[in-house]
Amino acid sequence: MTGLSLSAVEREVGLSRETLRIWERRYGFPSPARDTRGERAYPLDQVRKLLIIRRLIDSGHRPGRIVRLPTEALAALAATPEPTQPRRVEVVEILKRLQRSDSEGLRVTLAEMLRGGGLRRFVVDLAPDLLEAVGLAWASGEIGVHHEHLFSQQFAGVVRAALAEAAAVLGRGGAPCVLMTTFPGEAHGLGLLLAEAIFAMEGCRAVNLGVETPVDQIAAAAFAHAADLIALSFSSSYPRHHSRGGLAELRAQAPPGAQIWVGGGGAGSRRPGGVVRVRSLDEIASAVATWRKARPGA
Amino acid sequence: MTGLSLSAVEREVGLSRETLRIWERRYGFPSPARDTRGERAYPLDQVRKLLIIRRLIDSGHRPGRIVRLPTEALAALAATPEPTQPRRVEVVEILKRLQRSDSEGLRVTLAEMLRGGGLRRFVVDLAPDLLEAVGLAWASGEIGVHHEHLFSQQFAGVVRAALAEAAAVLGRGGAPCVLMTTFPGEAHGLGLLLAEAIFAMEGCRAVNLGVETPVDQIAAAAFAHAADLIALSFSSSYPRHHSRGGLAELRAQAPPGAQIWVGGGGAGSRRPGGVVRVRSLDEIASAVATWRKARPGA
DNA sequence: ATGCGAATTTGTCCACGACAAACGCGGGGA
DNA sequence: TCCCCGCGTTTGTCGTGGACAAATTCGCAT
Repeated sequence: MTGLSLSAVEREVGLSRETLRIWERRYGFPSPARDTRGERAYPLDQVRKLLIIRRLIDSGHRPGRIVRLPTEALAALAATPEPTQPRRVEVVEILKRLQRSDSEGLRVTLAEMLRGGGLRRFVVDLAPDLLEAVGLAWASGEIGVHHEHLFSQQFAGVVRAALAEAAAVLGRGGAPCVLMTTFPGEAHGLGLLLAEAIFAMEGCRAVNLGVETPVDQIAAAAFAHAADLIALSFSSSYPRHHSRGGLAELRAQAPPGAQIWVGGGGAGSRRPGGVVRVRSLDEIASAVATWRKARPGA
Repeated sequence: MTGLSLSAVEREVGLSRETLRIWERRYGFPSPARDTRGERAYPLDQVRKLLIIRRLIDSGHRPGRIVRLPTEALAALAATPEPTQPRRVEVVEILKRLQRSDSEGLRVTLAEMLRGGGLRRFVVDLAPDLLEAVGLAWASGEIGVHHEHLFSQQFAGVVRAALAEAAAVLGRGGAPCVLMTTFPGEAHGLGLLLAEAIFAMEGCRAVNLGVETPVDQIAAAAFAHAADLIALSFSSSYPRHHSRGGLAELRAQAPPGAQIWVGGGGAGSRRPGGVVRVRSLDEIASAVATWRKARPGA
């Protein structure tokens, strides 16, 4: 038990082995011991420090500024940078159940909240606040990654159930036909699901491909489904440049008649021509109305 | 469309970048083109060949013997064990709709098939065949990635709906409490969903965290949920050694009283002590019965 | 056939250099 | 004063090649 191997740390911390090696070269940390074979053996305290660093980077800090810092300074950085902005009662309720890992209660509570105000209000009003609060709670160490996973699962389950119910009433949906997905590397699908709900309630035919579809495949799918719209979701953690190039590529390959809509926290202001930005979930409804007015066919 | 990058191939095929490089050095295949920057750009046909090779290795062949072979010889090898086994009618039907990108028809057909034989039969009998057929169809170029995404979405939707319905009847579930997830890097969640359905029908309390939970978080979640079982799913494309180390680590960190069960095509025969392998989905039922007999509490 | 040691296969690890994209900072213009 | 553009810095990924331990297969003697 002298320490963890390079691959073990890669798995535990989620930093690639190449990154771990180059940090060692550049910043002098981590500084693993070596076993008889000359291979790295990371002591547990260094692994813990790496975990803190990883979390800080995910919430916006930069490696060069924090990797050299002592553990205490990192812990101080990780502690609540928010001046305790008051949270709405629903958010408090959900976070409480989440911290208790009350899986069933979480689901039931979310379902009740949805029923209370209806699907649309839940999606455009409560859901964004909830998602942000959970993200913040994670960044500040208030909850763990597994709590976030649990939330995502239960949240998605509740929305999907409501969506299925709504779809049974609304029928198959008509124009526009909306193809929905995310780019490779963007694994967050909740935003997509929320948008799907709105599109469905607006009477559109939404085809959700799930996350991480390669660009050429999105284009191919747009042809195959004769899509009028391609809707992409970008979380704020998605690297900007990826979206830039990918969108240009997609615009070139996709059917010329199909519009490309982007939304989510990572949908930057700079984007190639022919790509429409939808700022919020409730803007989707008016955007669809605009689209329909401009194209009165069918 | 010059070709895929090294990391893209790593992700698509499931062979590590180091393996890809050393094969190139040793066997002369793959032999990717180079872009202006000198970086590898794998043509699509080489990627397909790599996929066939990986499939063959998974079924017992050794790299040194097959990597140099031409594609036809590989196809012959791949076909040999199953001399053009006829596909069952359900599979043909689904593939047909998939190729037409008939999203709605796909969903309806799947739902009908599920209703016809019931959830259990659908999960243990038809689902594995469907998943394999779709994987093969993609590997052989018969369908595109976006078809596979569409299938995953509709398939998951149908199973989730049936699961929700069953859960309403079965109630909350009792012992054992099963925590379900996959390791980081394993993004396939369909197997997990199928297993969840079985656990639920067996009267267990299944808590599905979704995919890619870090090992320490799985352990933490097991404590938080007081889980009796930790169920992990590995697709056949998941690198073996990752599961080895991760499982040992998890065994050390998880509650000692909690059993660890692994399943899926990537759940190799070699695994650390204290980890149980569940070979197929319908073996889950008897495994649960065995667990209950051994632990008569509650 | 069977058991054991030698030889081969195979994937991971090491080191270091290079470079493009992204980021942050500072200066000039509206 | 604010915004935008250009430049230096930061940062992760990719390149090369050599080495070695663990696993597997082979060869040989019993």
